[in-house]
Amino acid sequence: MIENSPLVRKLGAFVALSDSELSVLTSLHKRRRTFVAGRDLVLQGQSDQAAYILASGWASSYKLLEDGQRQIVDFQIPGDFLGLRSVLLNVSDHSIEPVTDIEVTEIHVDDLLGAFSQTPRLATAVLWAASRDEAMVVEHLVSIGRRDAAERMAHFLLELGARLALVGLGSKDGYACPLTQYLLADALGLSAVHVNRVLRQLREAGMVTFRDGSVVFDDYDQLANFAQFEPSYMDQRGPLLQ
Amino acid sequence: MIENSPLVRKLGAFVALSDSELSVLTSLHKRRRTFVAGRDLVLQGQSDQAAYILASGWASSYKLLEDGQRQIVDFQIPGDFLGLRSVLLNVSDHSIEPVTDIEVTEIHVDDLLGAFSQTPRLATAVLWAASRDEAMVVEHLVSIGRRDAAERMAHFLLELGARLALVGLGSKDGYACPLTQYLLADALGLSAVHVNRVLRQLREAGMVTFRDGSVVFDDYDQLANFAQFEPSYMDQRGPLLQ
DNA sequence: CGTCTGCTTGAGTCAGGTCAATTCTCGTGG
DNA sequence: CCACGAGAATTGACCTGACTCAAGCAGACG
Repeated sequence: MIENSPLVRKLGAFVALSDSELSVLTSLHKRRRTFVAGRDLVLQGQSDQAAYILASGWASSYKLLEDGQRQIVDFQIPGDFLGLRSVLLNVSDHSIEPVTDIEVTEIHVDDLLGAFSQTPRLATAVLWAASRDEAMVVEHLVSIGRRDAAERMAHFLLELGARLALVGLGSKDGYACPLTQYLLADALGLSAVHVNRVLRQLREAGMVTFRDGSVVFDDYDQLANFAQFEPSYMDQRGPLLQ
Repeated sequence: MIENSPLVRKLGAFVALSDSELSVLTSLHKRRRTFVAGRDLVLQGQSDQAAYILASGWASSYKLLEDGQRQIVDFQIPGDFLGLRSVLLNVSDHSIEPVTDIEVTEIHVDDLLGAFSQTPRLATAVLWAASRDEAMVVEHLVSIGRRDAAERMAHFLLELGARLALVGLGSKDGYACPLTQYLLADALGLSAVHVNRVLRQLREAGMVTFRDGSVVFDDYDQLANFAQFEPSYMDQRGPLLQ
């Protein structure tokens, strides 16, 4: 069923898509591809890349500094775009590495831009999706700039949970999480050692347990309160554009 | 001259605009408004806002935490959008405060989305502009996550200089800068006291002087090298879409 | 079985924060 | 013209959250 593709579900939350728009959207889904964990899809500085939509698995977008430090900007979960910004800017400002083995569908820029002129509402929907991604990056920025390590970790685990819940991969009880403590460190701007200490602290406080590839919310409300988690920036409440 | 409006110049860098597209774009420019420094235009959580294009002056976008801490996400300079994300998401995830007295032109969402259906290439251009803004936020995130205070400050002053140079308000010699050390602190995730110390350090190293409302690059190359400043993510090299 | 990747914990250090005091405008009212 | 107060910049003394270095452990895999 085409209507169940992650992209359709995502864009449909903003724009009520007509049959003809759906079929244009469907025609975008080109080749299905798979990539193995750890081998980069896109490298910082490359141009003329394709964009992808993540069908299964997790990926990470990151930037490397010259001195070898790494900052992970965001993780992508099923339904998310990979490399959309890279194609629009023509040159990628970041690298993308699969965290697990992943399946994606490839989209060519020309097709995407062509689709915009046939069905302008699609352009609006994509612009909305991009804004939503940007809001997530902004919240991440605030976390790193102004929250201490424990709050930052708590907020991050909650946000990831909320995103996964939207695509049916998590709940307020917890979720399966393939990230290592090293990946958490690079995402949160901490050292791996400190990530470990903070996780222990949150676990001993009875709020979350991160262990063996799964996140368990031991006390969701207390955790949300501790992290000042305000998920309004990721709300989806029905198509805004009829 | 309409062709000289900051928005037209900005979008024209990505999409070669036809006369009819230009006239649609022009029709978007509604009421001209002014706001005084320090009084917020948009507050976190508000909905049904208008978007604006900044014509003169500087503004800041920030988020407040419940405990009163503030993180400035970005500063806007002439030609930049204000609150575009807020209208697309329908509810603002951040507040906007003018740093100086500012002049803006108001744009109504309905008009903007309507314009997309008449001239889809405009939608592509706006999507491109949004991607460029996002790339800036991402670079800011990397700075806060992985650079120490001095590198962060150096990188920030260089990026601002490059942005100002694009709209004719700065050069490699320096630029007029209305920011206070408190604003810098909230933008860089530092304390105001430490901002002061870092500025002194950079000044005494002969790289930049931040003083009396102006930034002077005493040794641009040394500073760029010190900050690992790689401005490729903000390059503009001619219309990509003919 | 040895090696590798990921997790855990302790000890010591330091970048950047907090608190506090001082100076320097500059606008405002007497 | 001068006293005053508010905002901004500056500097010192001290403290602490997070880092680095180092060591040890456990499961996975060839």
